[in-house]
Amino acid sequence: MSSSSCLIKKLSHYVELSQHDRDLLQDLEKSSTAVSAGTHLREGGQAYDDLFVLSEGWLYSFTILPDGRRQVLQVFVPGDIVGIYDTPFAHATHDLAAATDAVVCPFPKDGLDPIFSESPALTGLMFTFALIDQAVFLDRLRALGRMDAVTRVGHFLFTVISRLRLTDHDTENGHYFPLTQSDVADATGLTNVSVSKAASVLREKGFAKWSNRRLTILDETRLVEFASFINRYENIDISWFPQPGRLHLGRS
Amino acid sequence: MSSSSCLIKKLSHYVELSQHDRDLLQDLEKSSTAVSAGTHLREGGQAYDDLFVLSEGWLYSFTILPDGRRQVLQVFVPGDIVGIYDTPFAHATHDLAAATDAVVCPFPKDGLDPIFSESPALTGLMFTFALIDQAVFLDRLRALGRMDAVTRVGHFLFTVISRLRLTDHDTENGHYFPLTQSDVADATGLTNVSVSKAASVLREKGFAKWSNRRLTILDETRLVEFASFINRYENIDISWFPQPGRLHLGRS
DNA sequence: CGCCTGGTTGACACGTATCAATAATTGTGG
DNA sequence: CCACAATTATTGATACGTGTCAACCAGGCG
Repeated sequence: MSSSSCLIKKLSHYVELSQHDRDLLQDLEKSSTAVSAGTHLREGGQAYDDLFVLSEGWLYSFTILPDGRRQVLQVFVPGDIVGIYDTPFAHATHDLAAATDAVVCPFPKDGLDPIFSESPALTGLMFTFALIDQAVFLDRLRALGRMDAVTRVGHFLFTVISRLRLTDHDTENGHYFPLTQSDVADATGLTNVSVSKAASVLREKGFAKWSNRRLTILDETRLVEFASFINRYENIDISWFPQPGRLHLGRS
Repeated sequence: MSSSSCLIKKLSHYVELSQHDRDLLQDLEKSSTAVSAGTHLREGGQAYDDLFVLSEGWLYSFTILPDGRRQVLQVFVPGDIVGIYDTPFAHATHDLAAATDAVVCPFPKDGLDPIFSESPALTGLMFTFALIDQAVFLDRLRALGRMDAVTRVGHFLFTVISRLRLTDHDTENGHYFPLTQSDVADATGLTNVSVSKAASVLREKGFAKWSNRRLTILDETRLVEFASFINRYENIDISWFPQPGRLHLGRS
C-alpha cells in the first residue's frame, strides 16, 4: 500500500500526485533500517553518506555548545526527508539523534536525481517544503529572541503540531508527542525546570494539556493568539507551481 | 561594466560564470529605484508584488511582536536577492525596511524563469545559497538559544562579516557596518544597552572594534573560537553541482 | 517490587532588562 | 563652516525572569 507512506501523505497535502510520482517516492523507501531511541545517527562536521526518509519514529538535529549544553534545531517526524539540507555542504551541518525507536530508509545522495529529472511536481514540492521550513526556523528565531518562557513553549509545541497535521489527523486525544521536557527545553533555549513550569501555566490557562507523551491542544484559537503563531503550512500559493510541461528540473 | 554588480560578484564566488549567465543576471538589474533609510518596503502578511536585487545599501527583514518589540530576522547587503524565500507563500512572510539609503532593482515574480530554464549553474547556485542561508539561520537559532550576550553579539557580527566577504574584500580598516546597536540588539534578542556593554567587552578582549559605522575584526582566530562560529560559506561541496548537460531546471 | 528516567516544586543566584542621566556623533539649516 | 537638533552610544542603579541546585514525586519496565 503506497498510501501508507508518510512521505507520500505529506507531499500529497497540496497537490494530487500522479502514480508515477508515487512510484518515484516509493523507491526512496525501498530499504529500511531500525534504530533505537537515543542512537546518535550523525555528527556535525563529519562526512555523511546517505540521506534518508524517516518512516517511523522521531529524530532531532542538535548541536552541543562548548560548555556542554545542547541546542535542538529541528525535529523530524514520519514523512520527513533527513539530510536534504546538507547537500551543498562537504560535511554534515549538525548532529542527529533518535528521540524514539525509529525506522529510517537510507538512499544515496543522488537518489533524488530521478525525482528532479522526471517530476516537476515533486521538484517544486521539495523546494516549497524547504522554504516552508525556512519560514518556520525564522519564526522560532523570533520566539527565542523576544518571547518569554511560557509563550516560547506554547509556540514550539504548536510548531510541531502544525507539522504533524500534514500526515496525522487530529484526534480528540491529541497527538503522540514523545519529546521529553528536556528536549523541549533544548529546542526553546530554556531548562527542563522552566519548561515544566511553562507547561503547568499552559494547562492552567486551558491552552494545552501535555502529559504521558501525549499533547492535546485545548483552545487552539486562544493559543495561536497568545503565542502569535503563524501556521506556515497554510496559505501556500500554488499558482507559480510547476505544471506538467512548465518548470522542470531535469537533465538536459 | 557587468563586473560592478554585487550579485554577479556573489554568485561568482564558487564557480566561473559564463557570459550568458552574466547576461541573465544583468537583466535582473535593468530597472532601479532609490529608497531612503528607514523606508518600510514590505509588510508581513500583505500581498507583495516584485522581488528585487539589492544593488546598494542595506535592508533588513523583521517582525513586530504584540508588545511592540522588534525581532530582526535577516540582514540584506548588496548582491542579495530579496523576497525569493517568500515565493511559495501567498503573502510576504515578514516586514522589510531599509537600514540605510539603498538602491533596489525590482523584477516580477517570474523574472527568475529564464534563469531556471536557461542556466543550470545559476539554478544550482540559487539553491545552494538558499541552503547556506538556512544553515546560517540555524546557527543563529543556536546562538539565541544558548549563548550569553557577549558571545551572541560576537557571533552575529561575524555572521554579517562572513557574508560581506563574498563581495567585499577585507581591508585594514574593516568593513562599513551601518547597523545601529539597537538593530543588532533586535537581531540578537538583546537590548541596545546590553549590546553596548557587549561591544565594549569585545573591544577590551581585542576581538573586534566597532564604532562610527565601521567594524573591524582584530583577532579573527580567537573570535571564531570564542563564539564557536562556523563559516557556512566555506567548505561548499561543488561536486554535486549541475554541470553543463547535467542537472537542469528548465521548461520541458 | 524496586530501579530508573522523567516531571514537579521551592529557595536562591545571576544575567539581562529597565530606567535614567549624560556623552558622542551625525545630520541640518543659517 | 558653524551651531543647533536629533539620533546613537555609554554608563550606573535597580528590577525581574530564568538558571541553578536540590529534594521529592510519579510512571514505566525489568
